[in-house]
Amino acid sequence: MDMPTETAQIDSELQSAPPSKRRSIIDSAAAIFCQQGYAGASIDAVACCAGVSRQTIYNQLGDKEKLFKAVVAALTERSSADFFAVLDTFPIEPEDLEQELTGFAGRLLRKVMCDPNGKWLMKLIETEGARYPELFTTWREYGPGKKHPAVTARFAQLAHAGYLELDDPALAARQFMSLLTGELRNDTRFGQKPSEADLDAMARNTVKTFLRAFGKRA
Amino acid sequence: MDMPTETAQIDSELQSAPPSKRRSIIDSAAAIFCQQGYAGASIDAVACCAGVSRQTIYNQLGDKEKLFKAVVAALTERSSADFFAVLDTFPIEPEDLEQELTGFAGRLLRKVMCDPNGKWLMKLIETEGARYPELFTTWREYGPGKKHPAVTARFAQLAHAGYLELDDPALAARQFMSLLTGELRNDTRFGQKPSEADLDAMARNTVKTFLRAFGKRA
Amino acid sequence: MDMPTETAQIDSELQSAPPSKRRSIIDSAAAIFCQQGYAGASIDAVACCAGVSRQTIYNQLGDKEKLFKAVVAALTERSSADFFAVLDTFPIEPEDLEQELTGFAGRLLRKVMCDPNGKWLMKLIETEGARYPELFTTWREYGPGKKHPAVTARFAQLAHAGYLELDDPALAARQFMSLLTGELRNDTRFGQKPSEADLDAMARNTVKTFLRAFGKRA
Amino acid sequence: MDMPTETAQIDSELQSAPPSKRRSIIDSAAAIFCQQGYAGASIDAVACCAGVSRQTIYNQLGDKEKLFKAVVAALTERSSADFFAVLDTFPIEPEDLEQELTGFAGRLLRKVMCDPNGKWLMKLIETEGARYPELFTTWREYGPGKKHPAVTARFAQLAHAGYLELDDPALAARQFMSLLTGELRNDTRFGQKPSEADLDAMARNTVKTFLRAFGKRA
DNA sequence: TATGAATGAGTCTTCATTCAT
DNA sequence: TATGAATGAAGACTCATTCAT
Repeated sequence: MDMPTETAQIDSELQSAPPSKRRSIIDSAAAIFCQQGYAGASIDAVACCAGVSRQTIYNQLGDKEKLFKAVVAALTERSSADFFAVLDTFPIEPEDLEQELTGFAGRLLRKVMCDPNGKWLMKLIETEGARYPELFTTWREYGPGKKHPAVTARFAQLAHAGYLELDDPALAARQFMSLLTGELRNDTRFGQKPSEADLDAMARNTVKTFLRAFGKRA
Repeated sequence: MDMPTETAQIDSELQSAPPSKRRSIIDSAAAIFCQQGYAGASIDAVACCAGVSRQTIYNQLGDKEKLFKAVVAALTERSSADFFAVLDTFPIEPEDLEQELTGFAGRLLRKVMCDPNGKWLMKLIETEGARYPELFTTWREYGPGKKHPAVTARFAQLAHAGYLELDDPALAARQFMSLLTGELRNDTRFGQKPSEADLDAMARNTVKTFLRAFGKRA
Repeated sequence: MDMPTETAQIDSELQSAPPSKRRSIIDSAAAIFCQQGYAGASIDAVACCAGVSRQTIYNQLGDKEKLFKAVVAALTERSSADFFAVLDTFPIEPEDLEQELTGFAGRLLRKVMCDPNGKWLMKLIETEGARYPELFTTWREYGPGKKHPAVTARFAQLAHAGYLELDDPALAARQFMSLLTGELRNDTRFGQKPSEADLDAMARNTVKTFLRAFGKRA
Repeated sequence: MDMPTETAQIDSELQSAPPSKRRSIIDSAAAIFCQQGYAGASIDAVACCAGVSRQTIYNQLGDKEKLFKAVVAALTERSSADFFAVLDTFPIEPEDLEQELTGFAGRLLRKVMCDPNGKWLMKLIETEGARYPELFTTWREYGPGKKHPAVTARFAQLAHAGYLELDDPALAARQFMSLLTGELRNDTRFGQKPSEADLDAMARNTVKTFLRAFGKRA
C-alpha cells in the first residue's frame, strides 16, 4: 500500500495549505489593525487583503478578538526573534567601539524598529494597550522583560571589559534605546520612511552621544 | 456684603454656560478619542461623558470629524501653551546647572508630558496621524516646528555662555527630549502613572547622562 | 366698560403680528414641501426660510401635519381665487373667438398654472396625494368639483350662443385644459420656466386645435 | 424525454436566483419610492417588501442613491420597451382610422401609461426631478428624446398617406398624448384605477376629438 | 418670541457573525 | 473553501417635539 503518499497528501492538505493562508491572514490583519486600529479594522478588509474568504478567517482563527490576539502573539514572537538575531551581533570585544556600536545601532534600527514586526507591534501596543491590557502580558515578558535585561547584560560586559564607564548598566541600556528610538520617532511619526542615510545618521548620533557620556575617558 | 460679586458670579455662570459645555465636550472627546481611537470612539459616549445631549455636540461642533479636529486643535493649543510656560523656567544663568536643569526636566515631565493635554495629543498623533495626516499640519507647526527650535535656542544659549559643550545644539536638544520621553515611555506604556519619586529619578537620570555627554569638562 | 379697546388690542396682538408671520410661514412651508416633499421637508428649514423661530411655527400651527394641512388649505384657497379671477375674463360674446380664447388660455397658463399657488398645489397633490388622501377632500371640492363645472358652463354658453359645436361640453372643457397643461408639462418638467413667447405659443396651439375640433364649421 | 431541457431549467433557476432578487429589489424600491418619495422611502421598507435582507440591498446596489438611480434606469428601460412595443401596433394603412387609432390609444393607456413601469417613472420624474436633475438625463433621452419623435413620425406618415391633415405633426403628436394623459390624469389623481370601460372611453374621446381636429374633411 | 438644549425616535450604513450552497 | 445571503447589533446623523430662559 502506498499510505505514505496518501498521508503526505493529507498532511499537505491539512497543514500546508492552511499555514500559508494563516500566515497571510496574520500579516494582513497586522497591517490593517495597525493602520485602522482594532475598532476600525474590518474582517472583510483583512479577508480581502489576505486574498482569502471571510469564512476562512473564522475557521482558522475564530473571533475578531482571537484574530487580534493571534496577531499580537505572532508579532511579538517575530519581533523578539528579530531582536535577538540582531543582539547576537552586539560587539563584545570591539576593535573600534564607536564604529561597531554604530553598526549595531543601525542594524537595530533597520531590522527591529523599522521592520513591520516591531514597528507594528509597538504601534498596536500604543494604540490598543489601554483597552486590552491583558493581551500584552505576553509582550511584556518578551519585551522589557527579556530585551532590556539582554541589552543591559551586553553593556555590562562592555563595561566590565573596560570599554565603558557605567554606574548603572540598566539605565545606560535604556538610554541607548531611548536615544535611538527618539531619533526615529522624530522622523517617522507621519509615515515617511527614513532614508538609509538618515538611519546611518541616527545610529551615528546616538552612539556618539552615548560614548561622550559613557565612553572611556582619556 | 455687596451683591456685585454675586451678580458677577451669576453672569459668569450665565455666559460661560455654552463655552463650558463646549469645553467639557472637547475634554471628554479628547479622553475618549485617546482611549478608544477615532473609530472606536462613539459620539454617544462623548455626550454621556460630557454630560450633554448628543444633539448639543452636533450643534456645537458638527460631525465626528469636525469634533476630532476641534479636539486636536484644542489639545495642540493647550499643550503648546503648557510647553512654553515651562520653557520660560529654563535656566539661563544657572548657579547649579545640574540641579536647575533637573528641575526644568521635572517640570517638563509633569506639566507637559504627563498632563492630559500633551499626553493625549501625542497619543492621538501616534494613533491617528497615519489616517488623518492633514489634521496634523497645525500640530507640526506648533510641535516640532516651534518646540524643537525653542529648546534648541535655550541649549545654544547655555553653550554660548560656557555651560555646555555642544557641536550641534539641535541634536542635543532632540536627545535631551528623547532621553526624557524615553524614560517616561518605559514606565507609562500600560497606563500606570509614575510616582513623584519616579519622575524625579527620570529627570535626574536624564540630566546626569546629558551632562556627562555635553557638560563642561573639568 | 371698555372691553372693545381691550379686545381690539388683544386682537391686534393675536392677529396682526402673527398673520404676517403666519403668511410667511405658510409660503415658506409651501415652497419647501413642494421642493422636498413632506418627508424631506424639515421644520427647521421652514423656520429658517420664513425667518421665524421653530417655536413660532409650533405655536401658530402645531404639528408638521397640521402645518401641511394649513399649507394645502391656503394653496387651495388662493389657487381657487386665482382661477376664478381668470375665469371672469372668459369671452362670452367674443368678436374674435380665437383671439379672445387665446388670451384667456394665456392668462390661465400665467396666472393659474405657472403661479406658485396652483403649481405647488398640483405638485403636492401628485406627490403626497397617495399618502394623505383625506387632505384633498377640500381640494377635490374646490378643484375638479368647482373648476371643471365652471369651465364647462362657459363652453356650454359659447356653444349655446353658436360659437362652438359641442356634443359634450364637459368633455370639451376637460380636453381644453388637458391640451393646455399638456403643453406646459412638456416644457416645465425640469424646472425651466417657459418664456413669454413659449406661453403664447402654447395658448395659441391649444386654441387652434381646440377650434379645429369644436369651432363652427364654415 | 431528454434531460437537457430539465437541466437547462435548473440552470436557469440557479443562475437567475440573484438576478431575481435584484429584480424584486428594484420593483419593490420603485413602488416605495413612488408612494413615499425619495426622502420618505426607507431601505428597510424596501427590503421587507422585496423579501430580502437589508444587507442584500447594500451588497447588490450600494447606498440609497444608487438604489434610486438603478430604479430610475430600470423603469426607464422597461417603460421605453413597453412604449415601443405598443408603438409597433400603430396603424399605418388603416381601413377604419378611428377604430384603429382608438385601439392604439387604448393600448397606450393600458400598457404604457397605466402600467407600473411608466406610471411610476412619470411620478418619480415629477416628484424627484427637481431635486435630482442629473438622474433624468437618461430619461430625457429615452423619453421626449425618443418617444415624441417616434410618435411624430407615425402621424406624419398618416398625414402623408392622406389620412390626416397636419400642419405640424410634432404638435399633433404632442396634443394626442396630452389629450390621452389628460383624461387619465383627471381620473387617477387619487389612486383609483380606472375601469376598462373608463379606459375605452378615454381612448375614444381622445381619438374623436383628435380626428375632429386633424381628420380628413369630407 | 427667540434661543439653545434635551429627548426619543428613526433612518442610513457598516459590521461581526452565522448559515447554506 | 468560497460565495452570498441573513441576522442582529451597533453607531452616525437627522429630525420632530418640548422645555427653559
